[in-house]
Amino acid sequence: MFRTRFAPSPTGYMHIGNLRTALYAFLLARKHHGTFILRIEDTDQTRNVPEAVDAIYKSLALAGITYDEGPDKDGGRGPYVQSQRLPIYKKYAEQLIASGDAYYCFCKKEAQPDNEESPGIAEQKRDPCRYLTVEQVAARFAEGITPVIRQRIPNQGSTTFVDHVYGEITVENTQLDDQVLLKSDGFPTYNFANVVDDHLMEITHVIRGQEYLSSTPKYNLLYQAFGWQIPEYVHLPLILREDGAKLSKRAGDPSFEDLVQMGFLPEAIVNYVALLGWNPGDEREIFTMEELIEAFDIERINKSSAAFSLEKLTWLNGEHIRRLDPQKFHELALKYYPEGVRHLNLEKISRLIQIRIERFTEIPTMVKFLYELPDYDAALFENPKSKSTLQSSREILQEVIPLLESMQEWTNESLFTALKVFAEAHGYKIGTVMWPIRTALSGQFASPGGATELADLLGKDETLRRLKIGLAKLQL
RNA sequence: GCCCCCAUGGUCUAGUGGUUAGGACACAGCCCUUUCAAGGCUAUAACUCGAGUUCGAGUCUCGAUGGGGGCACCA
Repeated sequence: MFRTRFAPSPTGYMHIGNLRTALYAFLLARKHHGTFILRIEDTDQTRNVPEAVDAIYKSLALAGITYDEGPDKDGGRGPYVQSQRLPIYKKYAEQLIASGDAYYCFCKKEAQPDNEESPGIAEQKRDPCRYLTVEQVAARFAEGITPVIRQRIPNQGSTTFVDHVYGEITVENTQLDDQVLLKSDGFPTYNFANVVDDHLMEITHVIRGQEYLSSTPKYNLLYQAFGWQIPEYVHLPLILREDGAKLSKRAGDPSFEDLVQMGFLPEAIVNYVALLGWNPGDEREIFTMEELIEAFDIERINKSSAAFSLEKLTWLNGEHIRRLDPQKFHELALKYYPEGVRHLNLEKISRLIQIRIERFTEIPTMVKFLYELPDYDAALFENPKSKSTLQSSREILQEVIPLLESMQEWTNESLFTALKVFAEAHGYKIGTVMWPIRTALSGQFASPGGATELADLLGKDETLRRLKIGLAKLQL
C-alpha cells in the first residue's frame, strides 16, 4: 500500500519546486492505486499567511492534483493541519525525554554555539543543557524558564540510509546537531513534526526536496528512538534558474499561479514540471495527467538539478494549446478577446489563432489589427517571395476591388475560388494576388489567417474599405 | 569552516564497458504554403579535467575543478 503526502507550508503561493514535489507524490500514489495526502505544515507562527491554505487548495485543483485525505477530507488520521496537533507532538517529545533521546534546553536563542564557525567536533558544540542533571533541570523549571526540547544525537557512530534517487548516504553522527524538536511556544519544528506525522499518517514514501537530504539521518535517529519503521525516501533534485541561481519568488521567478496568469495552461505547466528531473525512458514529451500517472517511475528521477526554461515551457504550452478541443480552446480564449473584436465572429477567430499562439496572453496583440488597421507603409506591398511589387499590387487591388464588390456569397471558400480564378485568368501566381489583399486587410507583414480568411472575418464592407485604403497608399 | 550531493551540446535529457553519443527546446537554412504559424527535412552544437582498472571507458575507481544543498526555537 502506497501512502504519499504533500506537506506545504502556507506561504500564499505555489513554488514551481513545490508543484513538482506535489506532482511526484501524487503520481506515485496514483500509479500504485495508493493514497495521496495533503498536510499543512503551519508550525511557524511568525510566517503564517491568511488565506494561504485556500491558495493551496486552489492551486492543487487547478493543477489537477487531487488528494484523498486532507484538512477538508478526513481520512481518519487527522487532523491534517499541524497547528491542530500540538498535544500529539508534546506527548511524543516527552516520550523522548523519558527515554533519554531528547532533553530540555533552557538556553536563550542567542546563546547557542555557532556551528558554522566551530569545527565539527561533537563535544565542543553540543549544547550544555545536554548534560544537565535531573535536579538542575528541575531548578531551571522552578525559575520559570520555558525550555525547548532538543534531540540527543549520539556522539559516536554514523547513520546510513538509502534514498531512491541518491542511493546510499552515510553521515557521521558527530556532524549532526542536537536540533530543536519542540519550540518554546509549544509548536514542533518541521524536523520533529514531519517524523511524527509521517509515522502517524502511515506515509510509506517520503517525497521532498533535496534540501532535506542532509537532515534525513537525524530523522532516522528519531524513528529509531521511537522504534518506528523508517519510510522510503525519494529526495528530489533542485530546480534552478537558467543562470544557475536558485529559483526564487523574490528574484522575480514566477510561481505556478503566476505562470497561469501569464497565459500558460495548467496542464502544460504540470507536463513541463514533470519533465524537470524525470523522463519516461522513451522520447515522449507531451503528456496528459493520465499519461504521466501511467509512465511515472521514481527510479527514473535524476540526481542533478535542472534549470527551469520558460522557453521550453512556452513551446510545450503551444503543443498543449494545439491539442485542445477547438470548442475548449474557444472557451478559454474568450476572456482574452478585447472589446474591439467582439462584434466579429469569435469562433472563427479562435480557429485561426489556436494553431498560432503559444500563450493566451498573445491574443490581444494578435487580434488588434482586426479592429484597428495599423498605419502601415506602402512598402509592405512589396514582397519578393510572392513576386509582389508595388506595381503588381496596385494593379491587382484595382481589379480585385470591383470583383469583390460584385460577390454575392461572402465566404472563405467562395472568395478563395473567385480569386483563384482571377489569378489564373490574369496569369498571376496565387500568392501574387493574395499578398496585396492580405496586406491591405491586416496592415501587417504577418497575420493569423490568409487573405480570404481575413476577408471572411472582416466582412464585405470592412474588407472593401481596407482594400481601398491600401490602393490609395499605392497611388500616392 | 565542516558535512552531504551533483557533473553529456546554451537549456531539458537518453545512455548503465564496445553507439557514427540518440531525442527535445532554442538558433540557422530548405521544403510545404493564401502571409505568419503549424508540419516535414537539413545543419551547427556535448561526454569538466587528470590518473588508474580494462583488449576497450561518457559508462567502473580515485583525485582535482566547478556547481548545488545543509549546518535556525524556517520549512
